[in-house]
Amino acid sequence: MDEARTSPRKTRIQAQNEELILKAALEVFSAYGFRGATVDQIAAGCGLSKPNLLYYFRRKEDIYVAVLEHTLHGWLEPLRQLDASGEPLAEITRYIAAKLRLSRDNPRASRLFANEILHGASAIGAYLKGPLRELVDEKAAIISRWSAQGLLAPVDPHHLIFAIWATTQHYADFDVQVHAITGNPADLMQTAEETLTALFVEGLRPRP
Amino acid sequence: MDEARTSPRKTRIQAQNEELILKAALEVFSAYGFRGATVDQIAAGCGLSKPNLLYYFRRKEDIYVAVLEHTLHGWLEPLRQLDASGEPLAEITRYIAAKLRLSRDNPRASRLFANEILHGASAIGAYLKGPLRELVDEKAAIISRWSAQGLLAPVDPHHLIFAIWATTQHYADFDVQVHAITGNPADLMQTAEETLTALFVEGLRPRP
DNA sequence: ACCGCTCTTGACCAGCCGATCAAGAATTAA
DNA sequence: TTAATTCTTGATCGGCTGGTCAAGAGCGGT
Repeated sequence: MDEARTSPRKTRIQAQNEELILKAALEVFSAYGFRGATVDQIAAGCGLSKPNLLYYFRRKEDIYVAVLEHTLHGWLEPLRQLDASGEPLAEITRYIAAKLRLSRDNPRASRLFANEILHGASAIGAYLKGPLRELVDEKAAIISRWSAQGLLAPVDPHHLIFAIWATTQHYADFDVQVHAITGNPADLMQTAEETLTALFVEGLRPRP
Repeated sequence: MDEARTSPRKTRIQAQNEELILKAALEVFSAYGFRGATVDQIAAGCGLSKPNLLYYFRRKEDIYVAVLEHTLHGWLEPLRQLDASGEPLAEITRYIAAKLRLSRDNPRASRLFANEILHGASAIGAYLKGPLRELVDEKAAIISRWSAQGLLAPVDPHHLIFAIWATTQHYADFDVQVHAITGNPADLMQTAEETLTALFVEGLRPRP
């Protein structure tokens, strides 16, 4: 058996408990932030004793970093799928829809990142300046090309990406405020998608 | 002397120290959040001893609520100035510019609110569902009227307001990420304003 | 059955933090 | 000056929290 293949090989119990921990940690960290969260809360959230939890992750910060990394990759998938060979307005529409779906289905992940960045991104600062920046620059170049080819109105691609991030994640991060103001309409996210899609599509449609 | 006139009459020292405290508290709370901030930090930030600080605000939470209320009113001023009798696209352009200016000049206030709402808005939940909702509904009605009169493309006014909030406050709340991705261009906020203004104006321009 | 390794836990500790208190210093009004 | 009030602080307390430790329970291979 080539157990040594899969990095430090893991027991069934190990894999299972680490998954439990990361799930509970996401819940707690996203609700209270790093400093506000307690190891006891996470332990209680996954039915482990505190020392047992610290057997798998020796420091609180290790749990935090692990859950950040564990969630980060999937969060950027929609941007990664922005296709240079697709129809620009359709690609952007699809991107907005995908980000809105993420905000709706996984608001905790959004809030976790928001909190981390809000407080200086000390745990993922390097990631922002490295891999994230590269990905964004790559996609920004695609958008610039679209604009240059007249398939899209002229627009600063970075700020466009920021605008899409901000508007879509707003529904996860500021969930409480959105509901306080709108009440609880069943079609909230549906209307959000229609409004944002129309706004960006009309705002970006190339003009003669 | 009618000292009793001005609510609980305040000494010069009182007014002066409370101002110092609120200023330091905004700095600390916006950087670390409520739970992450410590009374010692705030005390050190304004050169008072901890017991002395707690002489003016008996509980940590009292400081927090005070600084929130102290900042909240000014934060909504730009929305309050949205004028029903103005030219719609010009009013919205002005609103975006005003919000961007706030984000640039007072990012700490933005981060303070973002953090508060992100974590459930337990201290200002009532304000969101009351005065804020009323103000937003009032301005949303204006926008709806503009749309109905054909002065603006048809748009859901609440989601439009959310979009403006999200895109403008993004530059304060996610400052670290924005700079990690763009570097530190001197004209960052200038380009942001141009991009957002163009996006919203073209996206909202009425179509025949 | 045996043995080595992984897993689990109760008890405990040191440090931090919010809050209190008693007592003294400064300010104000007469 | 005097006396009342306001302001300031060193010392201290109780509770919480991250993290440790030693000892035992469970598991897997032989």
